[in-house]
Amino acid sequence: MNKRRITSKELAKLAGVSSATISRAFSPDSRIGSATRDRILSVAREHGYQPNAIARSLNNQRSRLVALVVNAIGNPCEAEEQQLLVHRLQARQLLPIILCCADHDDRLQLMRLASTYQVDHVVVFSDMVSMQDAVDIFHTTKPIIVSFEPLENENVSNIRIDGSAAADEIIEKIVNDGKKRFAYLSGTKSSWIDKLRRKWFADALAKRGLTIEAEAFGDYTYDSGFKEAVLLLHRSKVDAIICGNDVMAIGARDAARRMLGKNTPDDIAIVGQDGIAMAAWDCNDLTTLSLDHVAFIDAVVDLIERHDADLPGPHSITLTCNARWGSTA
Amino acid sequence: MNKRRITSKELAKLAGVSSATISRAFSPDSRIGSATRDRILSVAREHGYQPNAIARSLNNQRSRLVALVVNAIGNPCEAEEQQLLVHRLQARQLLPIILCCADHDDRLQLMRLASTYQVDHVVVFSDMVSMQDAVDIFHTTKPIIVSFEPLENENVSNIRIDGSAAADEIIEKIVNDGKKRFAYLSGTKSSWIDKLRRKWFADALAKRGLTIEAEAFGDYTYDSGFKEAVLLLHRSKVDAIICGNDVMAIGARDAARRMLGKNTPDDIAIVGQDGIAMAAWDCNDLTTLSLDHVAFIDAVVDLIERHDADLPGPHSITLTCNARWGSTA
DNA sequence: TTCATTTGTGTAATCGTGTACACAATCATG
DNA sequence: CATGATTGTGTACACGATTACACAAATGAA
Repeated sequence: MNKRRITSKELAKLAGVSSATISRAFSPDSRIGSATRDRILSVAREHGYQPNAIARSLNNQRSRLVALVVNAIGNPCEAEEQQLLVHRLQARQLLPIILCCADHDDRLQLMRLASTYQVDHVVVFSDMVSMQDAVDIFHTTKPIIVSFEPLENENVSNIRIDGSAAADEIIEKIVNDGKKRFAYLSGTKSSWIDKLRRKWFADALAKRGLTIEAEAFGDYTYDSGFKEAVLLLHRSKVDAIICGNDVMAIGARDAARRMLGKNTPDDIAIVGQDGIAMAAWDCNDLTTLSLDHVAFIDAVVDLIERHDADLPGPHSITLTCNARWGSTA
Repeated sequence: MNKRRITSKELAKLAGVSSATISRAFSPDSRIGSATRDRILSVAREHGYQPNAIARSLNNQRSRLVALVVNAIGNPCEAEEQQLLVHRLQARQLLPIILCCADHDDRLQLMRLASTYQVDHVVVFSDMVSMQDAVDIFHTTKPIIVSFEPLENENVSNIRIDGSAAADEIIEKIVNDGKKRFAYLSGTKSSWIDKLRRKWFADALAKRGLTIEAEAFGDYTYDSGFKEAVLLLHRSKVDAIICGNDVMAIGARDAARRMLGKNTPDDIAIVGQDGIAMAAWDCNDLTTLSLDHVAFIDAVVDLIERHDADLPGPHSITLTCNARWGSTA
């Protein structure tokens, strides 16, 4: 118990070979007698030997670590993607290091710390870090950076999201239902992705001679959705609220119902964004502009694999969103 | 762009010193002239130099990596703890590696992979890995293992949870409300923690001459809560369901309301466990046996810090749960 | 002035692998 | 049998940092 880990040199002595041969026993494609390999593997199992990944990484210049830059872990709007990606990485023997930057005072310092671990790849989910910062910090370690935010740079692969058609569909339906006065409840004040999403809906409204009449800013949480919706509905007579994500939409729906006695979809239409599993629960049944999470993560993994194999190829993939219909709009 | 990272030896040449001095400039408590240090740090900044953490770990025998063994990332019943812990670790310059074992075919192999990275600590949230397996795999790297599951071992610290008093309180209230026939909806068939939780409620019922009349097994998800509740309510006339976690409780509540027209708390009482934020949302308002997440993570961090500083001390901490009242029971 | 102590720096070994190179043994081919 | 290719193994160095040790210079005390 608690004994130090055995090294390849020690195991070499035990097996009567050199440490180089130990290393070869653990490398699938190396010149080694199969009898020797079997013997070494057996002795290794007996003594609980496993090659030290830290030493290997130093030698290899390849750590098999992947930095995942996320806003928060618990936040459902990212959680499903995170889960899928981690699963896929693990299947490829890649280990994810989570950088949770929403609550960290100095996100840049956190990213610098991770970059000293020579991560092979970086995936930026968060819209709270500027892509230029990410590139500046990680470019010396030459990882690929997969991000939402478009940035022309040889080290960055982009995944672009297009929800304009789905937004148009949703607005079409709501307007047909007789709603005329729209509010937009943003998730953040500064995020570019929030602005992009807002534009999809603003364009769809403009096409029909309508505008966003009222606006509010939350922080992607239920509580902020609830609170901002109350304020919004008190200061303006809107009959539809487009929310920055599903969780805020649920908050807004509860606020409308509880604080103002307005029910969806008759009194007010409420739309979410993301298409998280919870949105489809019977108690929520949200109409939402949804992204196919599997397709999204497929794209991320595709970019990572291409980079791993040093293949050239398109560094940008565009995904389109779909409308997912519930009873709130 | 994309250039290789500069090494300490190269920086040494640029600054006209030896690589040992470079190292000293980055170690807070080492003998080095302040003028030299300032010059080195300035040249380092200029060339984007940062010490290579992989090489440092190899030399130090200390990786500053922490393995977090979890069931799933998105699952709300753990997500809040995960988020808190990651936050606290990052503040201590420790980087978390997530091992997501719910969907991994071979959890043990995944843990073995992580153990080759010489993690300093291991925190096991998941009840899907046996503690003995974790000890066997990680003991060679001598990390501390923090886990729910009690296991007497010098390498394992335990956090024990006691919800018996809170369960008693909850049962008391439900029985006073006139309910008599209880069902228990488990999260898993095999998890020891599920059995422990079940026992709290079974004991509270026994004290009042009651038993668990019906039983079902889900998988901690909303859908399983919904489905199993439907089956349960069709095959037996229970008027209270205790669920293995909050998410399943929400599913069960929706099932009762939608499929059988039964409302809480009049027709049926429904109780969750965990006390996740979502349970308190207006649309859920769940009665739940809740754990103080902050206290829990405080305890984990306490154990980790004690181990980091090589301090002896109690290796076991017990936390008690509270009843959190909503309108479902 | 003289000697002991402190301060700042360089040299070289170390951490645990992977791998280029060398070399002996084996095998195939004519 | 001679020769060239292949196979299996050991030696030695590299990966990029940290650090024990040595030593010169600076400092202090008498």
